[in-house]
Amino acid sequence: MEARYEPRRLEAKWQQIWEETRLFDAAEDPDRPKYYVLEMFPYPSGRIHMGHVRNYTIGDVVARYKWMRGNNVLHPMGWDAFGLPAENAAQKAGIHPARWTYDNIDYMRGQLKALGYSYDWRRELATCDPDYYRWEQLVFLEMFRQGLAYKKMSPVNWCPQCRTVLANEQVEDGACWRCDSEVVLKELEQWFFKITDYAEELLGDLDRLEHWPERVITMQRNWIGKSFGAHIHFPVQGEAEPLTVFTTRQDTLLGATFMSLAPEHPRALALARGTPQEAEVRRFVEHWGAVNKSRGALEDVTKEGVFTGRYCVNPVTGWDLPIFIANFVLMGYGTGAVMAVPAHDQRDFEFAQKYGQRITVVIQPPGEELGADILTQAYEDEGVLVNSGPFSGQESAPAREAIAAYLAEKNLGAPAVQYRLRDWGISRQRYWGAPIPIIYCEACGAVPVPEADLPVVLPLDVEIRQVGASPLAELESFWRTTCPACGGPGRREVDTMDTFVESSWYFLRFACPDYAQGILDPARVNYWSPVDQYIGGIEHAVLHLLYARFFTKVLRDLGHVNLAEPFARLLTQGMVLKDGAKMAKSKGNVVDPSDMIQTYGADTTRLFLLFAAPPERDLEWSDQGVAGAHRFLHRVWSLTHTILPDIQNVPAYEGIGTDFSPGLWEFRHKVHQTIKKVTEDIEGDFHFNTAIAAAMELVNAFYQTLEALPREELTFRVWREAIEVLVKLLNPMVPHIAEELWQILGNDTSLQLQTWPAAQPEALMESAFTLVVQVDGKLRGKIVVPVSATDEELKTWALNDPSVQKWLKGEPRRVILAKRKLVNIVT
RNA sequence: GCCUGGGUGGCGGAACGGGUAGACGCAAGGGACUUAAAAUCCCUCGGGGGUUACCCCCGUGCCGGUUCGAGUCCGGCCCCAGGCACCA
Repeated sequence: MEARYEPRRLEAKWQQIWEETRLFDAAEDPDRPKYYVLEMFPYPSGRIHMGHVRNYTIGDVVARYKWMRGNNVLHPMGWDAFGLPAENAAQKAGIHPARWTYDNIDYMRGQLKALGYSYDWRRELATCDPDYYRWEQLVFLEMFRQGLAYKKMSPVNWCPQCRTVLANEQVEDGACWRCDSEVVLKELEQWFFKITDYAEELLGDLDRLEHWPERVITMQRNWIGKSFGAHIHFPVQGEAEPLTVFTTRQDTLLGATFMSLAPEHPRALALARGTPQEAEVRRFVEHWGAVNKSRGALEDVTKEGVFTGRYCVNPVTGWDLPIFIANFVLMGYGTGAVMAVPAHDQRDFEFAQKYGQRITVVIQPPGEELGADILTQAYEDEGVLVNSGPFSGQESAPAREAIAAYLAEKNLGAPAVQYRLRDWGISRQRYWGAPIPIIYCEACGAVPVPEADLPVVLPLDVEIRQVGASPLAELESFWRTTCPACGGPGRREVDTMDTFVESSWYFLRFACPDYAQGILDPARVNYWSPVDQYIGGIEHAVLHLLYARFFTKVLRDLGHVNLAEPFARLLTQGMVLKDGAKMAKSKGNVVDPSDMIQTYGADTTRLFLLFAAPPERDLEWSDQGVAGAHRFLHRVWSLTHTILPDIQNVPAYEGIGTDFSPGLWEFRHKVHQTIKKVTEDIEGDFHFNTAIAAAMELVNAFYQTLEALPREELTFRVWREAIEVLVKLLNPMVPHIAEELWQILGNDTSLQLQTWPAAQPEALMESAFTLVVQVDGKLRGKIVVPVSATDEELKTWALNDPSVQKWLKGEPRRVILAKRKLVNIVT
């Protein structure tokens, strides 16, 4: 009597066994190669969504596979637990952020356990736990000591109505997302991490990340934005101090006809002082200086400017260049001043036309003759220099070198490198985050909290009421303290750290989450790191993955880890879509993983997510596809029970099958081909979809074989071998049913402890193959031939095949044999 | 505008360095079993055509090229998704 496949009962059973036997606890072991697989940890938002399930299932397959391959696997899970939604929930529902967060963690942990993931739960950590962020505070202090953490004035998004700073994500079309009032830029003192110190290494090491997706590398490269060019000093008439610009096109220097400054340029107002333009300049600067330039709203804004009444001098041509303030010049890039070359920069061209400025062509495209009078737009490509004195006739690239050298020699400038990357502002005027461990003192300034006083614990006895603002500033018991340096009155920093700080190093802490003597336990972190395989969404391509790389290098330089790059391999999995759109509550297309587990079980849910698309591609959810996955598991279940009486008391076949009937040999051949295929698909680029397809083919072949093969002991022994192979191959993907079937087959140790099957070379060998015959590249016939045939025999048989002969027109001109697989006859 | 991906049946997707296009699954149609349904099993399943146990023509976004042979390589376009974007 066949037992029913009851996923819920059987999954609960195995989850309990794995937990009770501590099967997935990881420990350092010098005798086995370590393998650290990690999925990006979740924010405890309330419930696991299908995107999480996809992410963690991919990681779990990798972990369980590597395990069976003999690796010492580390596979941890934790919670990125600080963040704004907790505060919002607190205001809305009156629950304390800590309570809300920990309740969510408890619930979501249960959901993850119901999916049967192979985590070492002893290592679970939550970043809002003082035992975690105390070490983060220590990292901050060490960075502060090295000058890598510093404070400076910086513009932030400020809502005057709510009287709080807003994150970029909370500004919608320049207005506060809550009260819809206009957001202004406000200068505030903010803490920064000096990521720009690492710009060069972060850029250079991208070349070493061979197993990262190309697009992530490209995105990071663009984000860092390294440009080669020159600084050029333009003397200002009547002033000692020149204006310095950065340009990548110093080859166009002799075509510079005016100068543009950013509205926020420190000398903008000073230059206009005393000129007739002063009032107009002041109005312009006030207007445009207040507009937030960091966001997209400026795209459609027309180019505007105002003349300052002052001139500077083109250091090579000696021309007087009027100095403008222009709304399109960015203070945050380069020097905030640009030389305007209207003939060769579209922005400058438009500006020059509007304000009647001179246009001089200094670059000629090949085979064309440009003139200032006929230009309808700027020519921005490279070419040959003209009207450029001694540099005329040179190509752009060598001219850039020559002009930079000339400038350096005359002390008029120097070659320069410019990065787009800016320092990382980490101050958040928020409550639910890690406190920044600094005390302000009238006498001593910003003083680090002594290491012995860590952690600076985030107080829980606060009332969350004011919209969005941190309550820490109002909590005197928190901020009132004494200066650690002089003992005088002190005031704690009330800002908290950006939550991206926590996720910048959690993967290292997983190696030693219980370590109480410091940030990282050197022995353990150096054993486990780097993460061999990191898996997560593409949305973190720049921010998290760049910060994590930065932090790893900082921690290396601080002596905590012996590592330059944290993630050896990166897999960015695609989104889970339903009806063509990302699952979202607002769209009403959410499928709840817990419902799927209830209806079909964790194994079916996992199997569908692995089978429906390759991991890096978006996946379209299909209820019918899930049913199909379930049907396959049923087939495997029934197959095992069908053959069970026959194979119960026979050992698995172990020979090389030379004395087999053709049918039996063919079946065993399929078994070993499947081993090869599944192994290669997983090893290659995690092509689980085709690995599962191969397993399905094996099951189909198995069913066909049940009737076809003679019912004798040899058959049963091969069946036994085949079913054991099948169950092992399926284990990483659908571990519960695999374990259950393994037990039903009479084994009493966990399937997870078995070694991965190896394809037997003898069983992979072919005695015959299908020769494809083409005539003039068109398929005309197929012949089954023995592998022992010679090349000449293959050609002869192809030519003599009846279905081929009718296409031949006399003597063929050529006969091509390709890879002993295909013959093409050219007539 | 720039940078990544990607365009293959009704659908999700296969096809290792150029060599049988459509594996595997879903949906659909037909059949078996059943009093009936569900479940299960079997067959068909890119389009068109024919002399229909077989065979032919067309077919991987579009146009051209290389090659005995192109989904795959080269050149030129078109469309979709994502990222960056007044970066001098």
